[in-house]
Amino acid sequence: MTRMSLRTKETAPPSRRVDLVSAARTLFAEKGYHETTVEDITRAAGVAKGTFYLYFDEKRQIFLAIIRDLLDVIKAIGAEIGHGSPTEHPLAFFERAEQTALKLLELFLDNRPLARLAYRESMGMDPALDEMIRTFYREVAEIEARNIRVAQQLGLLRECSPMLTAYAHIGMIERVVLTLLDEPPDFPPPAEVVREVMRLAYEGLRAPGTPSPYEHLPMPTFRVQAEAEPS
Amino acid sequence: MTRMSLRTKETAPPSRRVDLVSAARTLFAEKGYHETTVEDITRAAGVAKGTFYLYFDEKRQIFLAIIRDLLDVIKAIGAEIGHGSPTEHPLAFFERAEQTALKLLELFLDNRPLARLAYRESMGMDPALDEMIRTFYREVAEIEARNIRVAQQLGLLRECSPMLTAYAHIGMIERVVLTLLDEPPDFPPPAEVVREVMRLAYEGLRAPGTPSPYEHLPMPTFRVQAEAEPS
Amino acid sequence: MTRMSLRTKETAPPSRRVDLVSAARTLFAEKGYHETTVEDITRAAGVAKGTFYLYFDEKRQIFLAIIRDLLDVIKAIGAEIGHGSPTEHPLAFFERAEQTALKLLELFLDNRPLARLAYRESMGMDPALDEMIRTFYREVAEIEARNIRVAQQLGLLRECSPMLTAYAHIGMIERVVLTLLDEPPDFPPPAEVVREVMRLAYEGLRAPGTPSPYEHLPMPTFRVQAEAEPS
Amino acid sequence: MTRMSLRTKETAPPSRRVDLVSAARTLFAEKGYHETTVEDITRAAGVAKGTFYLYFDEKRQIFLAIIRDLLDVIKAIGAEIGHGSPTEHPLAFFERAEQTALKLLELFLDNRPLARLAYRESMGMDPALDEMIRTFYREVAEIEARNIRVAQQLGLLRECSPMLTAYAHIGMIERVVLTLLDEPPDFPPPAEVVREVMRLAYEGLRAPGTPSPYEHLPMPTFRVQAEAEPS
DNA sequence: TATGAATGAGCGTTCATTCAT
DNA sequence: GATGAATGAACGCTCATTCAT
Repeated sequence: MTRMSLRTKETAPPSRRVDLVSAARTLFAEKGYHETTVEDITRAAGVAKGTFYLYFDEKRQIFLAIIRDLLDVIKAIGAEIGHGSPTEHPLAFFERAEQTALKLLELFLDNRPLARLAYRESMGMDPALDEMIRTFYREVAEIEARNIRVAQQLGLLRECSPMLTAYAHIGMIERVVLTLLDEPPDFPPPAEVVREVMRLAYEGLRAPGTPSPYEHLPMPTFRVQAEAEPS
Repeated sequence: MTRMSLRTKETAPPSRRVDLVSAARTLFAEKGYHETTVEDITRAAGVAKGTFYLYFDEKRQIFLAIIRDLLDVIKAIGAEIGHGSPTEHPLAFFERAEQTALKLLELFLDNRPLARLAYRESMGMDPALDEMIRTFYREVAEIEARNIRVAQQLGLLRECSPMLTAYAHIGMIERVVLTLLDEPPDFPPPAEVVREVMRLAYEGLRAPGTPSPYEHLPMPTFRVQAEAEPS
Repeated sequence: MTRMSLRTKETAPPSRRVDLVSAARTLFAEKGYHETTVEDITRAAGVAKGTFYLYFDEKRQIFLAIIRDLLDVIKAIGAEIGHGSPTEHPLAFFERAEQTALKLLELFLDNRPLARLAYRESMGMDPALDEMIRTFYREVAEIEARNIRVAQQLGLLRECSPMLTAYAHIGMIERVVLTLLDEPPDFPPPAEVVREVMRLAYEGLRAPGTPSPYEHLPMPTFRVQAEAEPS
Repeated sequence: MTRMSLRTKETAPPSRRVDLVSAARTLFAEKGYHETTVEDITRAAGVAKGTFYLYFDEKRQIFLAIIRDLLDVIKAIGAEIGHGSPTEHPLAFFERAEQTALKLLELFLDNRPLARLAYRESMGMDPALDEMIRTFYREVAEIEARNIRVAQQLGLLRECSPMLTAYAHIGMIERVVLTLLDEPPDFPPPAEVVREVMRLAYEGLRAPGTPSPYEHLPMPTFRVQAEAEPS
């Protein structure tokens, strides 16, 4: 119970609900939300059609539950990045970030259809879900922004807009992962991809010894969003 | 008359088909693909239901046309990045990249609902469309990869996997744009956002004078994808 | 309860499916297949539109069911012709054939609209149905061909091609019945019509004592179709 | 013009109308009436959609024209049977009937799809067409009934109900032809089939020297239908 | 005559949801 | 709780027919 208490509200294992969610996850991933009927789900779960409505008010709701579960898992992995102690070696931060990214990538690669599903259909279906997704991105971005601020304080990173940078970092990973997902990936093995992306994120592309084209340009220390707490 | 009919063919013909596409674009953007009925579209376009099927075989087809148009515009803008002459000042490259990114961002901001639509529903609807999107990303990535190679040859950029990097760059912009799209953007004005992202992409985050955490790690000069032309 | 539910299964179940078939039979007979909508049927059956698709996959299917039922009844009646014992008086055969034909005629006259329906629309609607009809004719013809062979062995009938003759006999009855069906029948009462047709079939028209115009012509004792059992 | 004046009313060769009818005949025969659209027809005829309605008021009408043409041809062939001179040798009658039947069979075999079409869809489509078909049968039956009466007066045939017998004869041929039409016909060649059927019709099946089962039964000299002219 | 774009009534079918048992 | 028969609104699509040019 401890381990899988990510459910929703029920604490006892309501076998039926779990069966339905599993069945739905598979079917949605295979055929998409609109192509999957409630009957498909109940049939796959081995229950009667009406049973579905004992556990969910609407078809949407089960989709929402599935996406919520997925986001929870991702968030949990993402959170690990911040688990460092303040006394650790500075470079340990990069190490941990890399480990996390790798774990995430593997999660997606292991659940391609589900990952695709989340991308394909989770937006625009339901205002509540939309908000959930936006919140998710914000939360992940906040985690990353916090990391960045810590690294800045350690003198590891230059000044920048942490939230903007965080979103950009998320996007980098996101697109690379998505590409890996459905393209016969001629890409290098995950571990190397991750390292390359990390390097890109934190190191940039500029050749060492080359003058920065940005150095002399005005880069205002803007304040972004709700991160306006007295830093 | 010949000339007239020629002009007619060019100015007047928009007529029905164009009306339908416009109406559909608006409706899809507002309510989404599944929530918009063919009748909604024809009503908004001021034509009879059957007229729709004079111009499109299926409902899907009009959606596809809309997305294709959008992608074409984006691709056109993206292509400008490569229009530089070989003799230009090295920094002109960064300048142009920035201009392009800014134009793109503005396109999206000016067409928020449409941009959202493309993101929300264009994947998973139709194999042909899926392929179109994938192709789109690949093409954009190839343009960027080419840019990167050029800059590498100019000694402006360090070595890396151009395609992987290109996808990462796309993702950065994508996610930032998407965030700008539907969040009450506390972000700085577009021009500054763009500059920040560009700097991030090409410059990285590492503080100057700080040792690179990647310097000493194995970064194999991998060959990615079909870009294996004899460099 | 067991016995009750058993009876229920036998008496009550007609319910929806039977209602639909009855309603459809009436409507198809009245207005034809294409002029009858699924909604017409469900309305007449007193159920909701969707209920139709609980019992039939397509509109066609209910038509097929109706025709199949009719053919079954006809086949059952037709089969009775062969129920004679080998020891019966030779003329009993003709007697029985006549009884059967009469029964058939009455079946059709009692169900004129349905009979017309079967004739009007059952061919060309569906390959499966087409095949069903062809098979039906073949089966009936085979029954009659068997009868003929038996009568030949008894010395009652001359030599001929049993299958060809069987089809001809079917046609005679068919056309006469069809004529009776929708013509203000100035024909004699069924019983006499049947006798006349039977006489025609087995006796021909030639005046007694008249030379046969065929006697001297080459009438090859052909073998028709698969009836090639060792005669 | 003389030869093909079977058209309808137009005397000049309205190329378009003929084109449409030809195209429709082919298409109806191939795909059936309901499966053929007006556009199919106009496309095949090489004219615009609207042109159809210059020559026909409705889709039905062209179908009707096609069937009418076919029935005319059949009737023309059928009429030949009566063309004998009163002084001819009695057996010449049978000879001619046989020739006619053969011609008819060949007409059908040469136009299988059209023949099938007429059978499949011509009934129940339109009251006018229904009546046309009924009239057709009646007319053909009347021709045959007249033949029978002549032969009776010549002493060639026994007494019977000419109209009833005529319908029965039509049915014999009809069913045999229809069977030949779509069954991989293991039947003998047309000429032999025709002879066998003719013999069946006029000679019956009873073995010579066998007592007639009908002889002693009451066979009232009934009066059928409109043939009640003072014989 | 001839065209073909436009029409719009109409139909078969689907499926989320309900509810009596 | 569990069932599954029943519902009915809704939708995509077809096609005979019209009519301005």
